[in-house]
Amino acid sequence: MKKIPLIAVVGPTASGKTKLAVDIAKEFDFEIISFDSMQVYKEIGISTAKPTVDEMQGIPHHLIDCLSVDESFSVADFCSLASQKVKEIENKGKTPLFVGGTGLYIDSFVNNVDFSSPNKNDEIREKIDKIEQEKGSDYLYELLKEVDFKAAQTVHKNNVKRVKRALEIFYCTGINKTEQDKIAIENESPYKCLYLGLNFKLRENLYNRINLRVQKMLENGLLEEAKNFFENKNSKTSAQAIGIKELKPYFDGEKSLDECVEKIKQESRRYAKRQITWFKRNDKINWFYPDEQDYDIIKQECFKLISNFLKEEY
RNA sequence: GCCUCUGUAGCUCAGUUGGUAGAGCAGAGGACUGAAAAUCCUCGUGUCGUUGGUUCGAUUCCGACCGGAGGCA
Repeated sequence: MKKIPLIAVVGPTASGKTKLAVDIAKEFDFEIISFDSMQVYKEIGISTAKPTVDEMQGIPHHLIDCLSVDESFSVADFCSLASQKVKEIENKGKTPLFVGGTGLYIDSFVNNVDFSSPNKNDEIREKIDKIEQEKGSDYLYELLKEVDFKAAQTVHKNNVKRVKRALEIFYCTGINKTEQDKIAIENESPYKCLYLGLNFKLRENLYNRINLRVQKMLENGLLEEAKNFFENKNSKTSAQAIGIKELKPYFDGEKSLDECVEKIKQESRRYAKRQITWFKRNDKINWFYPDEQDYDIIKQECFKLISNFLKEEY
């Protein structure tokens, strides 16, 4: 079976993915699909460093601004939307170019992880929460050991969120997480992906960019965006956005603006580190380092890789 | 000028009744399949301000000096 070619530009926050992606899209007439768990939300554009209309340069961008902050979102939602978008773009005879920083999303999609199993259920979640309140999270872990010993070995006892999720899977379907995970990756992926990664040789260089960017966000109206956010309803998903939640103590009069801004910078740096950790283990990524190589050279290298990748298909 | 307090990890500080030291935060590394910008795990050698003295042995006691804070003139 001939596989559908995808290109993905990956990397930590503030590494310059947006610009590279638009340059690539212009060169090859691609359409961009964002894989970013927060840029899907319409109301938060500054904090999520969404590309501006100017930056998009007329290139169609998908899965940005498609939800309201009171709607929840998940990997499963992402994969289903993304596969629709890929089909649409394919039908136009174009190639989809994925850009973003949510590693889980892009990997799940590219590897064709199957989310069709009905193993998410709010009522069961509530029941599990209740057990936690009554008997404690250690008890939940004991339950997991009985139901799925292997998962209990992988998931740390303190990672209650994951312990709960593993239990939820079992209680919803009668199939435990270990089995479910196997089933979910049984179907061979119809996609073939060329990964282009941006990172910095010196962590400090990345961190400087992040700090500067947060400063820019403030100039661009971050405070107002946050204020509006807190005045409206929001979902569990959107409430996690870095750049918003850190400002809550400021609006509540508990901390100074400076303290909160420092917190945003710090959380962004930590986030970048987690992203790097995630992407590092993917050995298919072709890495480029803007603090070591000239941007134009990186761009040309990417163009070359893409041309060769697209030729392979035919 | 005098008096008091203080100087220990990048920061804030514990501590050693004299046997060369440990927390929190910061930071680093890692995990990750329906909240992932989330959640979780692992990691602490530093001239104990400098310099003399007492002592088998001083970061700990004593003195001097240097830096910081406060008080009195």
